[in-house]
Formats: sequence, C-alpha cells, structure tokens
Amino acid sequence: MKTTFGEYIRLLRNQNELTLTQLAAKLNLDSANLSKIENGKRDFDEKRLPKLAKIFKLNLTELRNEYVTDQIGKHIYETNCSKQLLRVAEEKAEYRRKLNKTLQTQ
Amino acid sequence: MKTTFGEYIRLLRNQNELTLTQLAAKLNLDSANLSKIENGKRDFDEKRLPKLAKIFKLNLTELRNEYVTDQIGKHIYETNCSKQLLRVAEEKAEYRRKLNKTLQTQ
DNA sequence: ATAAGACTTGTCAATTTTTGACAAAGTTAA
DNA sequence: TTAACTTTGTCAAAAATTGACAAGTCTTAT
Repeated sequence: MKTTFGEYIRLLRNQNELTLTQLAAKLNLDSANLSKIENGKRDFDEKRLPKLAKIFKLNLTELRNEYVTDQIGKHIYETNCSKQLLRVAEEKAEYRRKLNKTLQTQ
Repeated sequence: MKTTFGEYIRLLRNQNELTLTQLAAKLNLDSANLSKIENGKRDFDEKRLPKLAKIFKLNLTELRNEYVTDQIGKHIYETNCSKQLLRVAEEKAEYRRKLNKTLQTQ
C-alpha cells in the first residue's frame, strides 16, 4: 500500500459504495471528521482499527501494519529524516529491544 | 550514537561533571524531571534542543539528528515495527514527499 | 550515627495537543 | 433550482504531556 492511511480508507469506502455519512456512522464518528481523516488533516484514532477491520472484513493485524507504517512514515516525513538517519533510528530501536530484554531477565 | 537520548544527556552531563540540579537549572527545568528524562521515563522537550546544544557546545543540527533518530527509534520500538515494515514506512514517507511536491507546483 | 549531597519516584495541577461535534459553506448531479 | 455529498472552520471536551513539589533512597564524609 503506497498511499496514506486516509486515502486507503477512502478507497475502501468507495469500493464498498458508502458515503462519508454512512461509514462515519458505522465508525461512531462525525462525517466531517472522517472527511478530514481521508484528506490527511486528522489522524485516524487507533482505537477504531478493530471496528474498521470488521466493517470491511479485513485482517486486523494487516490493517494495523498499514496503520503503523503510515504513522512512522508520517513521522519520517515530518522530521525530514533521511534514509541514512533512518538506519540510525532502526539501530536505536534495536538498542531499546536489547535494553528491554536485559531488564526482563533481571 | 547507539544509546537513547536520555542516556546521551547523562553522558554529556557526566563528562562535564555537572549534577542533575546544575544541568536542570541551565535548562530551566526541575532536577526531578531531568532525572526522568535521563532514565527514559519522560521525553526531552524538543524546544530545549538549542539550549542543550549551547550548554555543551554542540552542533544543533547534529543534536537534532540525535533527537529525531531517538524519537523515530522509539516509535519503531513501541509499535513493534519489523525491518520489512520499516521499508514500507519509508516508502510511505517518500510518497508524502511526492504528494507535497505536486501540491507545491499547483 | 547522622548530616549533606545526589539522585529517584509518586503525585497532581497546569499546559498543550488531540478529538468530537456542530454550523456553514462548497461541490456535483438530477 | 434542489438534494445529497463533501469540505472547512470553530470551539469545547477529552486525553496526553509537562512542570513542580514532596518524600523517598543511596552514598559519602564527618
């Protein structure tokens, strides 16, 4: 998926021929806010992922992966993080994993 | 730098033989909160990067890179984002950059 | 033993950010 | 034109982050 999460929702919504109002109702939110989400002016609230998966019969884990990669991609974009720096960030994530492991055993 | 940003601050502080109280004062914050930052229990507020750079005579851009990679690394860690998914995230960042470019020209 | 200094932890109010809701406006098609 | 759909602006409510203070531990010097 090479789009934003908002665009992905819009795609799903159109494929299923739902209006903003209809999908928003299913998601328990305002159609105005769903519009903003689809247009990238607001974030989709992670709490609603299970509901979204259910509505479109998607695998929740895969949907969450779409969500996570969107969020991190946004973070990379907003901080202007180069590929080189991203490798450093990945090493730091690795470091945190190790830190956590040693904490577990203690 | 393969440590957390908090650990990095602690390193700088120790190298310069400052106490938490002394450094906290220079940064205009409470020593208790600086302690939490060094121990990874709170985030360092980005607004203070210029002050931090000045105190330790560091290049602000490089310091900001340390900060950004720490933040993204934390994000990767907390979302359990695999290397494979991270590549997807990077593609999505790239997509956002292109989106932004086309918006600029319009 | 205890006093002093350095550090840590818990709590809570203040600030900041995010979210939900509503109104109003713009867009498109019949 | 109307009617349905979508977008935008605004603002209060909710959530998350931060600052500040108190009380605690730990170490070291006297």
